[in-house]
This record gives sequence, C-alpha cells and structure tokens, in this order.
Amino acid sequence: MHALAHEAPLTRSVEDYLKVIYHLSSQGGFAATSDIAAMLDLAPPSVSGMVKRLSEAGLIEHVPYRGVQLTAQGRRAALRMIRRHRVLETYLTQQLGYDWDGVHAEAERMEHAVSDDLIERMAGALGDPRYDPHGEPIPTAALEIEEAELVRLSEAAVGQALELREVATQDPARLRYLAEQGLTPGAQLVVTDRQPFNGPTTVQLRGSSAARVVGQELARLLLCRPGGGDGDARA
Amino acid sequence: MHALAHEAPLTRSVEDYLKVIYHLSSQGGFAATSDIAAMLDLAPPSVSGMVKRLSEAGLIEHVPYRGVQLTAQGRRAALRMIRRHRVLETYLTQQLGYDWDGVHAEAERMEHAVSDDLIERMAGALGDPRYDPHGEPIPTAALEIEEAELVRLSEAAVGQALELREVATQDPARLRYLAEQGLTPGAQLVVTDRQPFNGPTTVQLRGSSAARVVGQELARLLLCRPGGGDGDARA
DNA sequence: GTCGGATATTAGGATACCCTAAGCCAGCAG
DNA sequence: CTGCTGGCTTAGGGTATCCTAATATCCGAC
Ligand SMILES: [Mn+2]
Ligand SMILES: [Mn+2]
Ligand SMILES: [Mn+2]
Ligand SMILES: [Mn+2]
Repeated sequence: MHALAHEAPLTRSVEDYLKVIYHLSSQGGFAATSDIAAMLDLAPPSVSGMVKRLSEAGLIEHVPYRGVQLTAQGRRAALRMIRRHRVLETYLTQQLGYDWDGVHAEAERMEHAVSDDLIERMAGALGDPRYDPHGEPIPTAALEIEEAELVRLSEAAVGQALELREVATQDPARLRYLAEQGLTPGAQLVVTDRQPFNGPTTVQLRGSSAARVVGQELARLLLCRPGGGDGDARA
Repeated sequence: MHALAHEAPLTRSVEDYLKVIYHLSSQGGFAATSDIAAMLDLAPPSVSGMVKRLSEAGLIEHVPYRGVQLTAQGRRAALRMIRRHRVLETYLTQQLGYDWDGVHAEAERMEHAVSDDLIERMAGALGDPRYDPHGEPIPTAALEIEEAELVRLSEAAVGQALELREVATQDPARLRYLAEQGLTPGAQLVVTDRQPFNGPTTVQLRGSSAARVVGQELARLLLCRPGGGDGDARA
C-alpha cells in the first residue's frame, strides 16, 4: 500500500483543522476558508497559511477562492480524531461522572495526547459504544461511520412521532438547558404544534405530561429519527 | 496574595522543564544546564534559551554558569505536574490494564492535556492513592509530597532486611525484567551477599525460595526502607 | 458588461521552540 | 598564579503557528 509511510505525526493544530474541515464538507461540498476560521476562532489568513501546508502534505485538496476538501488520507485522519473525541467523551461521562455539557472541552484537548492503544482500551471497557453522550455516532476502529437520515426538529411535520437521536451542539449552557427539559438522545417525541415565521415547535414528551416549547434555534439542533414508536435502546 | 494573577497557561515544554528541574534539584542543589539537556534530550543551547524565559517568568532562579533552582511558584507548578503524572499512571494501571512498564509514556503526554478536575476525579475513583505503580509518592491535591528516607539496594548492608518501596526508572525493558524477578514495590527482601568492585547484590525474596542476584546498575534503582519485617500494605 | 463588496490570499511580523557553530568563563592542574 | 578545558552562553537560523494590513479575486447587482 503506502510507499514510504512514516509521515511525521500530525500536530494538534493540524488535527483540529482536519476535524473542522470534515464537518464543514461532510455534506459533499467545499469547506470555505472563512467558515474554517470561524469554527477554529482564527483569522482567515491563518487558515490560508495552514491550507497551503495541509495540501502540500496531501491531506486536503485546495481550490483557490472556493475552499477545500479532504483527501482520502485527510479523511482517515479526521475520522480517527472523531473516534478519539467521541470515545473520550463517552468514557469520561460513563466512567468518571462527567456531565454531557462539560465533557467536550476535556475531550478536545485529550484527543491529541492519548495513544490509539488507550482509546481502544477505553472503548473496550465500555463495550465498544456506538454513540457518544450527544448521540453522535462513533466511528469504528476501522474508521467506518454510521450515516443516519435524521430530520431537525425544526423541520419535522406537526403530528409526527420522533425519536431524538442527536443533539448537535457542544455549548454547555444549551446542553444543560436541554437536559433539564428532558431533551436528550433517546427521548420519544410527538410534534404537537409549530408557529409560523421561524416560530417555536411544541412537542409532547413520552413519559412526561407537560409539553415542551422549543424555539427554532434549539429545535434546529435536535436531530430526530421519524417514527419513534417504541423506545429502542441505543448502545 | 497574587496581584494580577492569570498568568498564561504553561506550555508543554515549560511543564516538562519544570518537572526535570524539580527532580535534578530535589537534593537541594542546582540543576545544571547540561543535565537538564540530557534529561530532555535537547541540546544545551536550547536549555539556555528556555532558562532565560523561565526565569523571566519567575518560575526559576538562574545563577549563570552554576545552574537553576525552582522558585516557590515553579516548585508548585512542578509538583502539580508530578501529581498529574502519577495519578494518571496509577489510574491507567488500575482501571485500564496498563503494565507498569508502558504507562509512563502515556502519562508523559496526557499530563499536559487534562484538567485538574479530571485528575481529581481519577484520584477520587482510586480512593486517593498515595503511591504510583513504581512506588513513587503522589503529591496531595494541596501539593504536599512525602519525603521518605530510602536506601538504594546497592548500598544496603549484607544481612539487612528491607522492604522495596520505589523502583526509580521508567525504562520499559528494565521494568519488565524487574517485575519478572518479583522486584516490585512492597517486596520483602534480605540482603544475603554483595560482591566487591561494584559487584552484584544478592537478595532473598520473602515468599520465594530462589535468591535474586542484582547487578549494581539495577540495584541502584531499587529504593528500600530498612527493616521490612511485616508486610505493611501500601495504598 | 462593469462595479463594488464580500471573500480569499499574499505580505510582513511576532512568538515559542529547537538546532549548530562560535565565543566565554570558572576552576583545576601545574 | 596562569593557562586549559569542559560546561555554558550567545549568535544566527529554521519551523510551525498565529496576527494585521494590503492586495487580489470572484460574483451578483445593476
Ligand atoms: Mn464533542
Ligand atoms: Mn482538539
Ligand atoms: Mn512516570
Ligand atoms: Mn510530559
């Protein structure tokens, strides 16, 4: 396969860039310089500079003034980091009592410092979990990742029954609020109302008598699987 | 106490320098540039440069051409890193099945990437251990460290009964060999012979009929407490 | 089809580390 | 008390990453 192998290990910066590019280009398109910069909280010229290094390293493909995409090699590196991040989040939550709103920051640093061996030991101790605490799928050790067809709660039809699968934010304040509302992965919902002009969505939560009114900003973060009739337990 | 506080977080390099300086100057003296360089596998001029930065940051005191010592602030930072390192080694060994010969490298990287919160959670999960897998004392959360009076096996008198307390190396090959020989912290020994001219020390291990012949290089690494009559279990 | 603004890149500079080569100094040998 | 020499520091560079300011490009509005 690989000819000379033994590329230098990636730096922390590079690893974070690759993860961000993965997320920004996962819908098939290009990741724009300014979007990468915003996600990493950097100035756009810093990104231009790194883009040059990453494409020289064969990790991304750069189309000037359009954006970047991962090469196969870059995608592998990104998925490896995503596995690390999500295994760490799951381990810290299940074994060390972290809350789902505080675990991201810890994993964001640790993901660059641990060995593959440690990640596999953690995954093993957890029984090879398939989802992290936010419901995001954990790539396998072979770097395959589940691609689920999920709908945003903000776009689900009124009357629709749903199972909440993923909460797509890492902001601690939002996560804390959602947990208080019982809106965590696995929750069974029925959409009972939606107000116009980007208004709130109202849902009925199974196992709770009270309704929940969710503004569009949060409803966009709640990724659901249609037809959540019976609670199927997720790993 | 501190006036403006909020010093920038220390870098990984700085943290490793401080740990090394702590170890080199723990016997009260100065840590020499060339010794620091050797421990960190760096060229001496690199150390001179870092020494300048560290003393400007108030972490060390530098006497040109003599060496450096930690300030109170530097000592605190060093002990914090040592606590992190040793808690991590203990956690990885006890909770994730690491061997005592492989755990050092993992902890050496992780110690810079985890939060104080995580360290305290790990320590709590272990019941606040006092010693790491090599028998080294773990500083408390308040950064107090036990100073034990230990003798090297290479210097113990023939006939002396000893308890092995610390194995002062992190070399995996030496650690593996010593473990095979049953020479791990807690072992009860009696010195039965020493050959002259830096020759080997022979010990009888309680609970084992065979004697162990230990060359000086290894015997110097085995730090013992005299009078190991009854096995007192260490945390 | 041209213009202007948004977006991207290039230019130029800073910081943190590391290196090799060259120069300096303290203390011991005599 | 004088030099030698090993250890230390300074000089001069290199890489990686970030920044701000200036410039270039693209594209939709007109
Ligand atoms: Mn996360
Ligand atoms: Mn990260
Ligand atoms: Mn260690
Ligand atoms: Mn370290």
